Amino acid sequence: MPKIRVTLKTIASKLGISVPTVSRALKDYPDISKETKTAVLKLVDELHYIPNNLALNLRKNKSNIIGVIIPEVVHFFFSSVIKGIMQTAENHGYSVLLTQSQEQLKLEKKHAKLLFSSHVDGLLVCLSDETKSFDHFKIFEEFNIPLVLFDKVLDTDTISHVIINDREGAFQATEHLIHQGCSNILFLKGPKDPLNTIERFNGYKDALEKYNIPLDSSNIKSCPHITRPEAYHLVEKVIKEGQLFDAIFGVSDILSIGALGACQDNGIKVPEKVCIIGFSDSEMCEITRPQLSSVYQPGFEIGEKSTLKLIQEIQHIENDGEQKAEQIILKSSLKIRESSNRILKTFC
Amino acid sequence: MPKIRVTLKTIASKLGISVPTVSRALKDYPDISKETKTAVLKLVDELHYIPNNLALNLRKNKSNIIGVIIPEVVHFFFSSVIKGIMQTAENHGYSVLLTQSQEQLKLEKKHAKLLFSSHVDGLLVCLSDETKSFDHFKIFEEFNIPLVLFDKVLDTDTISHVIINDREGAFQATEHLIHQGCSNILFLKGPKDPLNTIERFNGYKDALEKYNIPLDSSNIKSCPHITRPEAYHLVEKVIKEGQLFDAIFGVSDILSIGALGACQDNGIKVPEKVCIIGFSDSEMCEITRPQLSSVYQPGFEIGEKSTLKLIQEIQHIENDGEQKAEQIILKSSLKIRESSNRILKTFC
DNA sequence: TAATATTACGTAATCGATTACGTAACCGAT
DNA sequence: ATCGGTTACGTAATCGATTACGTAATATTA
Repeated sequence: MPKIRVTLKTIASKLGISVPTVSRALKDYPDISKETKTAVLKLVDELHYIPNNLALNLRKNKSNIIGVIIPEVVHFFFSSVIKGIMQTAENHGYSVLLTQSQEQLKLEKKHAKLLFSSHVDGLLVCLSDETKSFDHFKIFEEFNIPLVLFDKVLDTDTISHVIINDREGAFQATEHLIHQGCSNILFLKGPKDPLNTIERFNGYKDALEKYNIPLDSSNIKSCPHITRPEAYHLVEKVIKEGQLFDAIFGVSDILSIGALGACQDNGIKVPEKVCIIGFSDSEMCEITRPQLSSVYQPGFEIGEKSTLKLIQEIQHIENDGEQKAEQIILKSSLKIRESSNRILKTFC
Repeated sequence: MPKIRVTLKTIASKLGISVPTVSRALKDYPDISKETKTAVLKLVDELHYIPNNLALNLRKNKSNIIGVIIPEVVHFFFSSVIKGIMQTAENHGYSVLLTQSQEQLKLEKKHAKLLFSSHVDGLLVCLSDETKSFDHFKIFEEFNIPLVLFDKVLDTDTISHVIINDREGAFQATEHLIHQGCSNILFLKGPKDPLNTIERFNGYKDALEKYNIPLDSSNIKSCPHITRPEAYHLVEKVIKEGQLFDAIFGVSDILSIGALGACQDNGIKVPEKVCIIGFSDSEMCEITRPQLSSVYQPGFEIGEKSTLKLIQEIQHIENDGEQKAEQIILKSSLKIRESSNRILKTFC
């Protein structure tokens, strides 16, 4: 036999007063007598009254919920982002309704609609690889529900977004490899479309250009699924075919780790013969032997900054303010470890 | 200038009919004329009417939201669980409100209350390490809101829970090490209280007993924070102090990986001199050299099964059925790789 | 003493949707 | 011509909380 939920009505009828009086007593309105207030507070405490958020949200047209659409949860980078989002949201009194697009536009659309109907106060989205337009987010704009994109975005100057400087990060990584004496650098890229893949490639090109190293298109290799075995087999094939290279830059740690394995299993010493660097600086980088150099991608910070921006926009709108889109670019930075460090003499 | 949300009222007044008529037209009630229905449907389509879930939830006293409290998001195992939860919830028309306890009882309590006031239809919880009682979940029981625990639970036969057979898994791992000829097995344990840590230790003991190997308490080492450096330094210290051992079983992959590093950096060959096995079978196991053997912990499946159980209980309650607690035990299994495999001759 | 001010509430509307119930208009049948 | 039945709606209540407004009862002042 489940208990019936305690509402203001419960308390009102127990005290023989009206519901609004109870409400006002709880909110300490000046026109409620002290006796009534203490009586209400006492009952509230005894009966463990907990306000019904659904009713509050309906009334106030505000849910204190932030909707999040992310492509994939099981991923070091994204889980860091989620943590950043949740921590920041919680600190500001917001809850997080989390959904997963699984890199599918169809699901992204579905979740956008669901989150809209759930009256989220704002939306944080990392676009799926399939997404090519913002059409399905138009309703949020129309109804003045703030939307902030992060990490994977499309070109826009009307929607705020938080990204990291992929181009700069990739540039630094490539330059670092060049400083190690490498000039024949394999570039392992991911799916072709996302802006950050493209930017990383641009950074790679920038560095080659700066040092007058011609771009060799046979050095550009594609791993569209971004899996370790994919990179492993690809690099192994390159080795077996006798293609020469002295460094590998993968757009994702997992690719570089696959590449590292292929080198090791084929007798190529890292970093002596080949320097390797990854992207993201995930946990795994410290686990490989040699440890993997990588471009640090501040996942937690992206989550944090996007959420802060979103909350700021929410509050701005509540105060009827006009809002202009802002682009926030976070810095990536190099984490140099053994896999690309020839100066720090290593082991094995 | 934000648009005003389209509600049933908008449509009703545009057509000069009443709100309930619009509602019934949309739900295809038989006592609404075809003309009215088509007119309503046409407007609904034109104005992009989207129902207000808040209002629906309030009316139906059902939110279609599942609350989740998890200790930590950035963790291979937990992110797999979350994925299992989200996928299953979505398939059954539920959304997921995710919160993080950060292993703090205080936050767990806070989130429980918040989720209750948000009228979640059910609650999935992985208890924090600090949690010693279910007191803060009593309200859910009282109001007949289903609660399902997973992974880290306390002893209970009134609350359904989904766990893996830690004892069996640890037994198999230890037995496997013994089969490799090891008899002096370091056991790296985590925080002392959680049931699964205890169970893993029991599995370890069971195996030793079966093979008549005396339990040497100096082989039991504690890594309460479960970090890689912790395990690294601990094992390094053991080596430097000259304590002998021929295998290491860590209750978490990250501990075993730390241990592996310590062995390698101190000239101890794995698996020739020391066999190592971990627990969870996270991504990282395939990345180390030698690759790390581990006890596979079905994260996705735990999420999936807990959610299914929860939804089943929710639906059961909606049909006024009585519900009895169920314990679901998932099987863990051995993933044997190079770090504990002396038969499959490895490298370097 | 009568007019006014203050105190401490209650009434009614509201948020958006649903649903039990009531009813006007029209039908055919007696 | 009146009755009963059907059709196609509208009215009112409801979910739980908030808030503008109204109003008795008492207190204060002219």
